[in-house]
Amino acid sequence: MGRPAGEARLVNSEIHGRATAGLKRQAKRPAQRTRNPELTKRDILVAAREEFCEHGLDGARVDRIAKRAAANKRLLYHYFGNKEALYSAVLLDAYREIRQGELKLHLGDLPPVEAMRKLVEFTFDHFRRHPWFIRLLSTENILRAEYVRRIAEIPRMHSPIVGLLRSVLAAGQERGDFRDGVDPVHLYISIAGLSYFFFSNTHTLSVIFNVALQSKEQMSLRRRHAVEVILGYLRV
Amino acid sequence: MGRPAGEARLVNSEIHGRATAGLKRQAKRPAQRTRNPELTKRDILVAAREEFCEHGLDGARVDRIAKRAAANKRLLYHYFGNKEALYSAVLLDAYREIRQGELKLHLGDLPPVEAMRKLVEFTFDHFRRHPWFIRLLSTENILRAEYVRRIAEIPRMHSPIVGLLRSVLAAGQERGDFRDGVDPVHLYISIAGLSYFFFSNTHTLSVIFNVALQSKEQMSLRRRHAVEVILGYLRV
DNA sequence: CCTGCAAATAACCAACGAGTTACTTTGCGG
DNA sequence: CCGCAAAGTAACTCGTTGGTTATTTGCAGG
Repeated sequence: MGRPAGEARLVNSEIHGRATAGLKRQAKRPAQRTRNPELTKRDILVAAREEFCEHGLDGARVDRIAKRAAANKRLLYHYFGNKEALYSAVLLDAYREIRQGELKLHLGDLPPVEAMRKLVEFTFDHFRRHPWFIRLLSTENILRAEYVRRIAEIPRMHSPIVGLLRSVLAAGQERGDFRDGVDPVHLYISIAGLSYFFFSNTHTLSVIFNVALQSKEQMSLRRRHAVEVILGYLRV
Repeated sequence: MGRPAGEARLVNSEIHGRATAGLKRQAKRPAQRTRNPELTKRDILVAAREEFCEHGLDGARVDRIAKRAAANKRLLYHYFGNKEALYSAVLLDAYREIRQGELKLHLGDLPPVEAMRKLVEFTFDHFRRHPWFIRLLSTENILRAEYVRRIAEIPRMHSPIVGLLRSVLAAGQERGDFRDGVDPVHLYISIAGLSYFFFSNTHTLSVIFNVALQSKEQMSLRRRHAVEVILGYLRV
Protein backbone atom coordinates (compact mmCIF):
# COMPACT_ATOMS: atom_id res chain seq x y z
CA MET A 1 0.00 0.00 0.00
CA GLY A 2 3.06 2.22 -0.08
CA ARG A 3 2.58 3.55 3.42
CA PRO A 4 5.93 4.28 5.00
CA ALA A 5 6.91 2.44 8.15
CA GLY A 6 9.93 0.93 9.76
CA GLU A 7 11.95 4.07 9.11
CA ALA A 8 12.45 4.73 12.79
CA ARG A 9 14.74 1.77 13.16
CA LEU A 10 16.98 2.77 10.30
CA VAL A 11 17.18 6.36 11.40
CA ASN A 12 17.88 5.39 14.98
CA SER A 13 20.63 3.00 14.20
CA GLU A 14 22.08 5.64 11.93
CA ILE A 15 22.22 8.04 14.84
CA HIS A 16 22.94 5.83 17.81
CA GLY A 17 24.27 2.60 16.47
CA ARG A 18 27.59 3.71 15.07
CA ALA A 19 29.69 1.65 17.44
CA THR A 20 27.47 -1.38 17.00
CA ALA A 21 28.92 -2.21 13.60
CA GLY A 22 29.94 -5.82 14.17
CA LEU A 23 28.39 -6.28 17.61
CA LYS A 24 25.02 -7.80 18.34
CA ARG A 25 22.55 -6.76 20.99
CA GLN A 26 24.54 -3.96 22.50
CA ALA A 27 22.05 -1.43 23.79
CA LYS A 28 23.80 1.94 23.85
CA ARG A 29 21.36 4.09 25.81
CA PRO A 30 20.57 7.60 24.64
CA ALA A 31 19.01 10.17 26.97
CA GLN A 32 15.67 8.62 28.00
CA ARG A 33 12.83 10.61 29.43
CA THR A 34 12.25 10.49 33.19
CA ARG A 35 10.08 7.62 34.27
CA ASN A 36 6.34 8.04 34.45
CA PRO A 37 4.44 4.83 33.91
CA GLU A 38 0.95 6.30 34.23
CA LEU A 39 1.64 9.08 31.78
CA THR A 40 3.33 6.74 29.34
CA LYS A 41 0.39 4.40 29.46
CA ARG A 42 -1.97 7.31 28.87
CA ASP A 43 0.16 8.56 25.97
CA ILE A 44 0.04 5.17 24.33
CA LEU A 45 -3.72 4.94 24.75
CA VAL A 46 -4.27 8.37 23.26
CA ALA A 47 -1.93 7.66 20.37
CA ALA A 48 -3.65 4.35 19.78
CA ARG A 49 -7.04 6.03 19.69
CA GLU A 50 -5.85 8.41 17.02
CA GLU A 51 -4.29 5.65 14.98
CA PHE A 52 -7.27 3.29 15.19
CA CYS A 53 -9.70 6.09 14.36
CA GLU A 54 -7.70 7.14 11.35
CA HIS A 55 -6.97 3.72 9.91
CA GLY A 56 -9.27 1.15 11.51
CA LEU A 57 -8.04 -1.98 13.28
CA ASP A 58 -6.26 -3.59 10.35
CA GLY A 59 -4.96 -0.34 8.92
CA ALA A 60 -3.43 0.76 12.22
CA ARG A 61 0.31 0.19 12.66
CA VAL A 62 1.75 -0.65 16.03
CA ASP A 63 5.04 1.04 15.16
CA ARG A 64 3.17 4.20 14.27
CA ILE A 65 1.29 4.14 17.58
CA ALA A 66 4.55 3.83 19.49
CA LYS A 67 6.06 6.67 17.51
CA ARG A 68 3.02 8.94 18.05
CA ALA A 69 3.20 8.24 21.77
CA ALA A 70 6.95 8.86 21.76
CA ALA A 71 7.19 5.56 23.59
CA ASN A 72 9.00 2.36 22.86
CA LYS A 73 7.03 -0.37 21.15
CA ARG A 74 8.00 -2.86 23.83
CA LEU A 75 6.24 -0.75 26.46
CA LEU A 76 3.07 -0.88 24.46
CA TYR A 77 3.23 -4.68 24.59
CA HIS A 78 4.24 -4.48 28.24
CA TYR A 79 1.17 -2.48 29.22
CA PHE A 80 -1.47 -3.78 26.83
CA GLY A 81 -0.40 -7.24 25.68
CA ASN A 82 -1.05 -7.04 21.95
CA LYS A 83 -2.66 -5.00 19.22
CA GLU A 84 -6.15 -6.38 19.72
CA ALA A 85 -6.05 -5.87 23.47
CA LEU A 86 -4.89 -2.32 22.90
CA TYR A 87 -7.80 -1.79 20.54
CA SER A 88 -10.17 -3.11 23.20
CA ALA A 89 -8.66 -0.75 25.75
CA VAL A 90 -9.21 2.14 23.36
CA LEU A 91 -12.85 1.13 22.87
CA LEU A 92 -13.54 0.89 26.57
CA ASP A 93 -11.86 4.20 27.27
CA ALA A 94 -13.82 5.81 24.44
CA TYR A 95 -17.18 4.63 25.78
CA ARG A 96 -16.20 5.82 29.25
CA GLU A 97 -15.35 9.28 28.00
CA ILE A 98 -18.50 9.58 25.92
CA ARG A 99 -20.79 8.49 28.74
CA GLN A 100 -19.05 10.95 31.03
CA GLY A 101 -20.14 13.77 28.75
CA GLU A 102 -23.71 12.54 28.57
CA LEU A 103 -24.06 12.60 32.34
CA LYS A 104 -23.66 16.37 32.41
CA LEU A 105 -27.06 16.75 30.78
CA HIS A 106 -29.92 17.51 33.16
CA LEU A 107 -33.13 18.22 31.40
CA GLY A 108 -35.46 17.66 34.34
CA ASP A 109 -36.39 21.31 34.88
CA LEU A 110 -37.05 22.22 31.25
CA PRO A 111 -40.50 21.91 29.64
CA PRO A 112 -40.63 18.74 27.49
CA VAL A 113 -40.42 20.44 24.11
CA GLU A 114 -37.40 22.44 25.17
CA ALA A 115 -35.82 19.41 26.80
CA MET A 116 -36.24 17.44 23.58
CA ARG A 117 -34.76 20.24 21.52
CA LYS A 118 -31.80 20.40 23.86
CA LEU A 119 -31.33 16.64 23.63
CA VAL A 120 -31.23 16.69 19.84
CA GLU A 121 -28.85 19.64 19.83
CA PHE A 122 -26.68 18.00 22.44
CA THR A 123 -26.43 14.83 20.35
CA PHE A 124 -25.45 16.82 17.28
CA ASP A 125 -22.86 18.89 19.16
CA HIS A 126 -21.53 15.79 20.83
CA PHE A 127 -20.83 14.12 17.51
CA ARG A 128 -19.32 17.26 16.11
CA ARG A 129 -17.00 17.60 19.07
CA HIS A 130 -15.98 13.94 19.06
CA PRO A 131 -15.54 12.98 15.42
CA TRP A 132 -13.09 10.26 16.44
CA PHE A 133 -15.90 8.44 18.26
CA ILE A 134 -17.87 8.13 15.03
CA ARG A 135 -14.87 6.68 13.26
CA LEU A 136 -14.27 4.22 16.04
CA LEU A 137 -17.90 3.10 15.96
CA SER A 138 -17.74 2.65 12.19
CA THR A 139 -14.65 0.52 12.52
CA GLU A 140 -16.20 -1.56 15.25
CA ASN A 141 -19.36 -2.11 13.26
CA ILE A 142 -17.41 -3.31 10.25
CA LEU A 143 -16.00 -5.85 12.70
CA ARG A 144 -19.60 -6.68 13.69
CA ALA A 145 -19.04 -5.38 17.24
CA GLU A 146 -16.76 -8.35 17.86
CA TYR A 147 -14.75 -6.46 20.45
CA VAL A 148 -17.38 -4.39 22.32
CA ARG A 149 -19.27 -7.61 22.78
CA ARG A 150 -16.27 -9.20 24.45
CA ILE A 151 -15.66 -6.31 26.85
CA ALA A 152 -17.84 -7.09 29.82
CA GLU A 153 -18.07 -3.49 31.05
CA ILE A 154 -19.53 -2.01 27.90
CA PRO A 155 -22.91 -3.77 27.81
CA ARG A 156 -23.34 -2.66 31.42
CA MET A 157 -22.76 0.96 30.44
CA HIS A 158 -26.21 1.59 28.97
CA SER A 159 -26.45 5.09 27.74
CA PRO A 160 -28.18 7.25 30.33
CA ILE A 161 -29.77 9.07 27.41
CA VAL A 162 -32.45 6.44 26.83
CA GLY A 163 -33.61 6.82 30.41
CA LEU A 164 -33.66 10.59 30.06
CA LEU A 165 -35.53 10.30 26.82
CA ARG A 166 -38.15 8.07 28.34
CA SER A 167 -38.99 10.55 31.09
CA VAL A 168 -39.03 13.58 28.80
CA LEU A 169 -41.33 11.65 26.48
CA ALA A 170 -43.66 10.72 29.33
CA ALA A 171 -43.82 14.31 30.59
CA GLY A 172 -44.57 15.59 27.10
CA GLN A 173 -47.32 13.05 26.53
CA GLU A 174 -48.81 13.94 29.93
CA ARG A 175 -49.04 17.60 28.94
CA GLY A 176 -50.45 16.80 25.51
CA ASP A 177 -47.37 18.15 23.70
CA PHE A 178 -46.17 14.83 22.28
CA ARG A 179 -47.90 12.03 20.45
CA ASP A 180 -48.43 8.62 22.04
CA GLY A 181 -47.01 5.28 21.04
CA VAL A 182 -43.41 6.36 20.59
CA ASP A 183 -40.80 3.67 21.18
CA PRO A 184 -37.99 5.39 23.14
CA VAL A 185 -35.24 3.15 21.76
CA HIS A 186 -36.24 3.84 18.17
CA LEU A 187 -36.66 7.52 18.92
CA TYR A 188 -33.11 7.51 20.29
CA ILE A 189 -31.85 5.71 17.19
CA SER A 190 -33.55 8.37 15.09
CA ILE A 191 -32.09 11.26 17.06
CA ALA A 192 -28.65 9.74 16.88
CA GLY A 193 -28.98 8.65 13.26
CA LEU A 194 -30.06 12.07 12.05
CA SER A 195 -26.73 13.47 13.22
CA TYR A 196 -24.51 10.42 12.99
CA PHE A 197 -25.12 9.72 9.30
CA PHE A 198 -24.42 13.35 8.48
CA PHE A 199 -21.02 13.18 10.16
CA SER A 200 -20.05 9.60 9.39
CA ASN A 201 -20.77 10.01 5.69
CA THR A 202 -19.88 13.67 5.19
CA HIS A 203 -17.11 12.76 2.81
CA THR A 204 -19.05 10.63 0.35
CA LEU A 205 -22.17 12.79 0.65
CA SER A 206 -20.17 15.93 -0.11
CA VAL A 207 -18.83 14.33 -3.27
CA ILE A 208 -22.18 12.94 -4.41
CA PHE A 209 -24.15 16.14 -3.80
CA ASN A 210 -21.28 18.44 -4.61
CA VAL A 211 -21.84 20.42 -1.41
CA ALA A 212 -19.28 21.20 1.28
CA LEU A 213 -21.15 19.67 4.20
CA GLN A 214 -18.25 20.48 6.51
CA SER A 215 -18.91 24.21 6.13
CA LYS A 216 -20.28 26.27 9.01
CA GLU A 217 -23.50 27.04 7.12
CA GLN A 218 -24.27 23.43 6.31
CA MET A 219 -23.46 22.44 9.87
CA SER A 220 -25.95 24.85 11.42
CA LEU A 221 -28.47 24.07 8.70
CA ARG A 222 -28.21 20.41 9.60
CA ARG A 223 -28.50 21.08 13.32
CA ARG A 224 -31.68 23.10 12.86
CA HIS A 225 -33.10 20.52 10.47
CA ALA A 226 -32.50 17.64 12.90
CA VAL A 227 -34.38 19.50 15.65
CA GLU A 228 -37.27 20.29 13.31
CA VAL A 229 -37.58 16.69 12.17
CA ILE A 230 -37.76 15.32 15.69
CA LEU A 231 -40.06 18.01 17.10
CA GLY A 232 -42.23 17.92 13.97
CA TYR A 233 -42.62 14.19 14.36
CA LEU A 234 -43.42 14.32 18.07
CA ARG A 235 -45.97 17.14 18.12
CA VAL A 236 -49.61 16.04 18.08
CA MET B 1 -3.93 -10.95 13.51
CA GLY B 2 -4.05 -14.69 13.08
CA ARG B 3 -6.13 -14.66 9.93
CA PRO B 4 -5.20 -17.61 7.71
CA ALA B 5 -3.82 -16.94 4.26
CA GLY B 6 -1.40 -18.35 1.80
CA GLU B 7 -2.88 -21.80 2.10
CA ALA B 8 -3.87 -21.92 -1.54
CA ARG B 9 -0.29 -22.18 -2.68
CA LEU B 10 0.53 -24.99 -0.33
CA VAL B 11 -2.59 -26.94 -1.16
CA ASN B 12 -2.11 -26.45 -4.87
CA SER B 13 1.48 -27.52 -4.91
CA GLU B 14 0.42 -30.47 -2.80
CA ILE B 15 -2.08 -31.49 -5.43
CA HIS B 16 -0.46 -30.46 -8.65
CA GLY B 17 3.19 -29.93 -7.96
CA ARG B 18 4.32 -33.45 -7.25
CA ALA B 19 6.78 -33.66 -10.12
CA THR B 20 8.21 -30.24 -9.36
CA ALA B 21 10.23 -31.46 -6.39
CA GLY B 22 13.71 -30.24 -7.30
CA LEU B 23 12.81 -28.23 -10.38
CA LYS B 24 12.38 -24.48 -10.50
CA ARG B 25 9.88 -22.52 -12.51
CA GLN B 26 8.37 -25.47 -14.24
CA ALA B 27 4.73 -24.65 -14.73
CA LYS B 28 2.98 -27.99 -14.91
CA ARG B 29 -0.49 -27.00 -16.05
CA PRO B 30 -3.42 -28.63 -14.35
CA ALA B 31 -6.85 -28.70 -15.98
CA GLN B 32 -7.56 -25.01 -16.34
CA ARG B 33 -11.04 -23.78 -16.81
CA THR B 34 -12.00 -22.87 -20.35
CA ARG B 35 -11.09 -19.35 -21.23
CA ASN B 36 -13.57 -16.65 -20.43
CA PRO B 37 -11.97 -13.31 -19.76
CA GLU B 38 -15.21 -11.40 -19.16
CA LEU B 39 -16.52 -13.91 -16.67
CA THR B 40 -13.19 -14.17 -14.88
CA LYS B 41 -13.02 -10.41 -14.57
CA ARG B 42 -16.56 -10.35 -13.20
CA ASP B 43 -15.76 -13.14 -10.74
CA ILE B 44 -12.79 -11.24 -9.44
CA LEU B 45 -14.81 -8.06 -9.05
CA VAL B 46 -17.57 -9.83 -7.14
CA ALA B 47 -15.08 -11.63 -4.91
CA ALA B 48 -13.29 -8.34 -4.28
CA ARG B 49 -16.53 -6.67 -3.30
CA GLU B 50 -17.22 -9.35 -0.72
CA GLU B 51 -13.72 -9.18 0.65
CA PHE B 52 -13.56 -5.38 0.86
CA CYS B 53 -17.01 -5.20 2.45
CA GLU B 54 -16.11 -7.77 5.05
CA HIS B 55 -12.68 -6.47 5.97
CA GLY B 56 -12.25 -2.94 4.66
CA LEU B 57 -9.42 -1.84 2.39
CA ASP B 58 -6.52 -2.64 4.70
CA GLY B 59 -8.10 -5.78 6.11
CA ALA B 60 -8.78 -7.26 2.68
CA ARG B 61 -6.30 -9.85 1.39
CA VAL B 62 -5.48 -10.11 -2.28
CA ASP B 63 -4.82 -13.84 -2.00
CA ARG B 64 -8.20 -14.34 -0.42
CA ILE B 65 -9.90 -12.41 -3.24
CA ALA B 66 -8.20 -14.60 -5.83
CA LYS B 67 -9.21 -17.71 -3.95
CA ARG B 68 -12.83 -16.57 -3.61
CA ALA B 69 -12.93 -15.87 -7.33
CA ALA B 70 -11.30 -19.22 -8.08
CA ALA B 71 -8.92 -17.24 -10.25
CA ASN B 72 -5.18 -16.88 -10.30
CA LYS B 73 -3.78 -13.90 -8.43
CA ARG B 74 -1.79 -12.84 -11.46
CA LEU B 75 -5.01 -12.36 -13.43
CA LEU B 76 -6.26 -10.02 -10.79
CA TYR B 77 -3.18 -7.88 -11.30
CA HIS B 78 -3.51 -8.34 -15.04
CA TYR B 79 -7.05 -6.96 -15.14
CA PHE B 80 -6.99 -4.40 -12.36
CA GLY B 81 -3.39 -3.34 -11.81
CA ASN B 82 -3.16 -3.39 -8.02
CA LYS B 83 -5.16 -3.65 -4.83
CA GLU B 84 -6.13 0.01 -4.70
CA ALA B 85 -7.25 0.07 -8.32
CA LEU B 86 -9.32 -3.04 -7.67
CA TYR B 87 -10.90 -1.31 -4.70
CA SER B 88 -11.73 1.67 -6.91
CA ALA B 89 -13.29 -0.65 -9.50
CA VAL B 90 -15.42 -2.21 -6.76
CA LEU B 91 -16.58 1.21 -5.62
CA LEU B 92 -17.54 2.33 -9.10
CA ASP B 93 -19.37 -0.91 -9.79
CA ALA B 94 -21.18 -0.65 -6.47
CA TYR B 95 -22.43 2.86 -7.18
CA ARG B 96 -23.56 1.76 -10.64
CA GLU B 97 -25.55 -1.13 -9.25
CA ILE B 98 -27.15 0.95 -6.51
CA ARG B 99 -28.18 3.73 -8.90
CA GLN B 100 -29.62 1.12 -11.23
CA GLY B 101 -32.01 0.02 -8.49
CA GLU B 102 -33.03 3.57 -7.69
CA LEU B 103 -34.06 4.21 -11.28
CA LYS B 104 -36.84 1.66 -11.02
CA LEU B 105 -38.75 3.98 -8.69
CA HIS B 106 -41.51 6.00 -10.34
CA LEU B 107 -43.57 7.93 -7.88
CA GLY B 108 -45.09 10.43 -10.32
CA ASP B 109 -48.63 9.05 -10.24
CA LEU B 110 -48.97 8.66 -6.48
CA PRO B 111 -50.33 11.40 -4.24
CA PRO B 112 -47.41 13.17 -2.47
CA VAL B 113 -47.95 11.66 0.97
CA GLU B 114 -48.05 8.15 -0.49
CA ALA B 115 -45.08 8.88 -2.72
CA MET B 116 -43.08 10.06 0.27
CA ARG B 117 -44.03 7.00 2.28
CA LYS B 118 -42.95 4.80 -0.60
CA LEU B 119 -39.65 6.65 -0.89
CA VAL B 120 -38.84 6.15 2.78
CA GLU B 121 -39.81 2.51 2.62
CA PHE B 122 -37.81 2.03 -0.54
CA THR B 123 -34.74 3.50 1.10
CA PHE B 124 -35.11 1.23 4.09
CA ASP B 125 -35.66 -1.87 1.95
CA HIS B 126 -32.81 -0.91 -0.28
CA PHE B 127 -30.36 -0.80 2.61
CA ARG B 128 -31.71 -4.03 3.99
CA ARG B 129 -31.28 -5.76 0.67
CA HIS B 130 -27.78 -4.39 0.07
CA PRO B 131 -26.01 -4.56 3.41
CA TRP B 132 -22.67 -4.76 1.62
CA PHE B 133 -23.19 -1.26 0.26
CA ILE B 134 -23.40 0.14 3.78
CA ARG B 135 -20.18 -1.58 4.72
CA LEU B 136 -18.46 -0.27 1.64
CA LEU B 137 -19.61 3.28 2.38
CA SER B 138 -18.39 3.00 5.96
CA THR B 139 -15.00 1.86 4.77
CA GLU B 140 -14.78 4.62 2.22
CA ASN B 141 -15.75 7.25 4.76
CA ILE B 142 -13.07 6.11 7.16
CA LEU B 143 -10.74 6.76 4.23
CA ARG B 144 -12.32 10.22 3.94
CA ALA B 145 -13.76 9.38 0.50
CA GLU B 146 -10.23 9.40 -0.86
CA TYR B 147 -11.13 6.97 -3.63
CA VAL B 148 -14.64 8.04 -4.68
CA ARG B 149 -13.26 11.52 -5.05
CA ARG B 150 -10.62 10.27 -7.47
CA ILE B 151 -13.07 8.32 -9.63
CA ALA B 152 -14.31 10.86 -12.16
CA GLU B 153 -17.56 9.01 -12.93
CA ILE B 154 -18.92 8.93 -9.41
CA PRO B 155 -19.43 12.66 -8.78
CA ARG B 156 -21.34 12.70 -12.07
CA MET B 157 -23.68 9.95 -10.86
CA HIS B 158 -25.87 12.13 -8.65
CA SER B 159 -28.55 10.08 -7.08
CA PRO B 160 -31.80 10.44 -9.01
CA ILE B 161 -33.53 10.29 -5.65
CA VAL B 162 -32.84 13.92 -4.80
CA GLY B 163 -34.56 15.02 -7.99
CA LEU B 164 -37.53 12.77 -7.27
CA LEU B 165 -37.67 14.10 -3.75
CA ARG B 166 -37.71 17.67 -4.92
CA SER B 167 -40.73 17.13 -7.16
CA VAL B 168 -42.68 15.11 -4.61
CA LEU B 169 -41.97 17.84 -2.08
CA ALA B 170 -43.14 20.55 -4.46
CA ALA B 171 -46.35 18.67 -5.28
CA GLY B 172 -47.08 18.14 -1.60
CA GLN B 173 -46.51 21.78 -0.74
CA GLU B 174 -48.76 22.80 -3.64
CA ARG B 175 -51.59 20.71 -2.23
CA GLY B 176 -51.04 21.94 1.30
CA ASP B 177 -50.01 18.49 2.55
CA PHE B 178 -46.39 19.37 3.34
CA ARG B 179 -44.77 22.23 5.20
CA ASP B 180 -42.70 24.87 3.41
CA GLY B 181 -39.01 25.63 3.70
CA VAL B 182 -37.73 22.07 3.51
CA ASP B 183 -34.23 21.66 2.12
CA PRO B 184 -34.41 18.63 -0.19
CA VAL B 185 -30.76 17.64 0.33
CA HIS B 186 -31.13 17.63 4.10
CA LEU B 187 -34.45 15.84 3.84
CA TYR B 188 -32.70 13.18 1.79
CA ILE B 189 -29.91 12.93 4.34
CA SER B 190 -32.56 12.47 7.02
CA ILE B 191 -34.43 9.80 5.09
CA ALA B 192 -31.22 7.95 4.39
CA GLY B 193 -29.78 8.48 7.87
CA LEU B 194 -32.87 7.16 9.64
CA SER B 195 -32.33 3.80 7.94
CA TYR B 196 -28.57 3.84 7.39
CA PHE B 197 -27.61 4.34 11.03
CA PHE B 198 -29.92 1.54 12.07
CA PHE B 199 -28.20 -0.88 9.70
CA SER B 200 -24.64 0.41 9.87
CA ASN B 201 -24.60 0.34 13.67
CA THR B 202 -26.90 -2.59 14.37
CA HIS B 203 -24.10 -4.50 16.01
CA THR B 204 -23.00 -1.94 18.57
CA LEU B 205 -26.57 -0.71 19.16
CA SER B 206 -27.76 -4.26 19.82
CA VAL B 207 -25.06 -4.70 22.44
CA ILE B 208 -25.63 -1.34 24.11
CA PHE B 209 -29.43 -1.62 24.26
CA ASN B 210 -29.45 -5.36 24.71
CA VAL B 211 -32.00 -5.77 21.91
CA ALA B 212 -31.71 -7.98 18.83
CA LEU B 213 -32.18 -5.27 16.23
CA GLN B 214 -31.65 -7.82 13.45
CA SER B 215 -34.90 -9.56 14.36
CA LYS B 216 -37.92 -9.42 12.05
CA GLU B 217 -39.98 -7.53 14.64
CA GLN B 218 -37.39 -4.84 15.22
CA MET B 219 -36.89 -4.50 11.49
CA SER B 220 -40.54 -3.82 10.73
CA LEU B 221 -40.81 -1.64 13.82
CA ARG B 222 -37.93 0.44 12.51
CA ARG B 223 -39.40 0.67 9.04
CA ARG B 224 -42.73 1.93 10.34
CA HIS B 225 -40.99 4.34 12.70
CA ALA B 226 -38.89 5.85 9.91
CA VAL B 227 -41.99 6.51 7.83
CA GLU B 228 -43.78 8.09 10.78
CA VAL B 229 -40.86 10.36 11.58
CA ILE B 230 -40.60 11.71 8.04
CA LEU B 231 -44.35 12.08 7.44
CA GLY B 232 -44.85 13.51 10.92
CA TYR B 233 -42.19 16.09 10.23
CA LEU B 234 -43.55 17.05 6.80
CA ARG B 235 -47.23 17.38 7.60
CA VAL B 236 -48.39 20.95 8.29
C1' DC C 1 -1.73 -25.89 -40.01
C1' DC C 2 0.86 -22.59 -37.89
C1' DT C 3 1.68 -18.50 -35.45
C1' DG C 4 1.31 -14.90 -32.28
C1' DC C 5 -1.19 -12.84 -28.67
C1' DA C 6 -4.11 -13.00 -24.66
C1' DA C 7 -5.58 -15.98 -20.94
C1' DA C 8 -4.07 -18.61 -17.43
C1' DT C 9 -0.78 -20.73 -14.00
C1' DA C 10 2.81 -21.80 -10.17
C1' DA C 11 6.61 -20.38 -8.02
C1' DC C 12 9.09 -16.77 -6.35
C1' DC C 13 10.54 -12.40 -3.73
C1' DA C 14 11.26 -8.27 -1.00
C1' DA C 15 9.19 -5.52 2.25
C1' DC C 16 6.50 -5.10 6.01
C1' DG C 17 4.77 -5.53 10.49
C1' DA C 18 3.29 -7.88 14.83
C1' DG C 19 5.44 -9.66 18.33
C1' DT C 20 10.29 -11.06 21.06
C1' DT C 21 14.76 -11.17 22.93
C1' DA C 22 18.10 -9.48 25.47
C1' DC C 23 19.63 -6.23 27.41
C1' DT C 24 20.37 -1.15 30.44
C1' DT C 25 18.78 2.22 33.68
C1' DT C 26 16.07 4.18 37.21
C1' DG C 27 14.29 4.95 41.59
C1' DC C 28 12.50 3.19 45.85
C1' DG C 29 12.25 0.32 50.26
C1' DG C 30 15.10 -1.71 53.56
C1' DC D 1 23.97 2.59 49.82
C1' DC D 2 22.47 -1.64 47.98
C1' DG D 3 19.61 -4.66 45.44
C1' DC D 4 15.93 -5.52 42.70
C1' DA D 5 11.64 -4.93 40.33
C1' DA D 6 9.78 -2.15 37.07
C1' DA D 7 10.57 1.28 33.29
C1' DG D 8 12.76 1.80 29.35
C1' DT D 9 15.44 0.74 24.90
C1' DA D 10 17.46 -1.25 20.32
C1' DA D 11 17.77 -4.84 17.57
C1' DC D 12 16.04 -9.06 15.91
C1' DT D 13 12.63 -12.72 13.91
C1' DC D 14 9.60 -14.82 10.98
C1' DG D 15 5.04 -15.40 9.00
C1' DT D 16 2.32 -12.60 5.91
C1' DT D 17 1.27 -10.15 1.91
C1' DG D 18 1.42 -7.12 -2.07
C1' DG D 19 3.36 -7.60 -6.22
C1' DT D 20 6.58 -10.28 -10.13
C1' DT D 21 8.81 -13.56 -13.03
C1' DA D 22 8.94 -17.12 -16.03
C1' DT D 23 6.11 -20.18 -18.39
C1' DT D 24 2.42 -22.83 -20.72
C1' DT D 25 -1.86 -23.16 -23.20
C1' DG D 26 -6.01 -22.02 -25.90
C1' DC D 27 -7.75 -19.92 -29.83
C1' DA D 28 -8.60 -16.45 -33.75
C1' DG D 29 -7.00 -15.17 -38.11
C1' DG D 30 -3.73 -15.69 -41.89
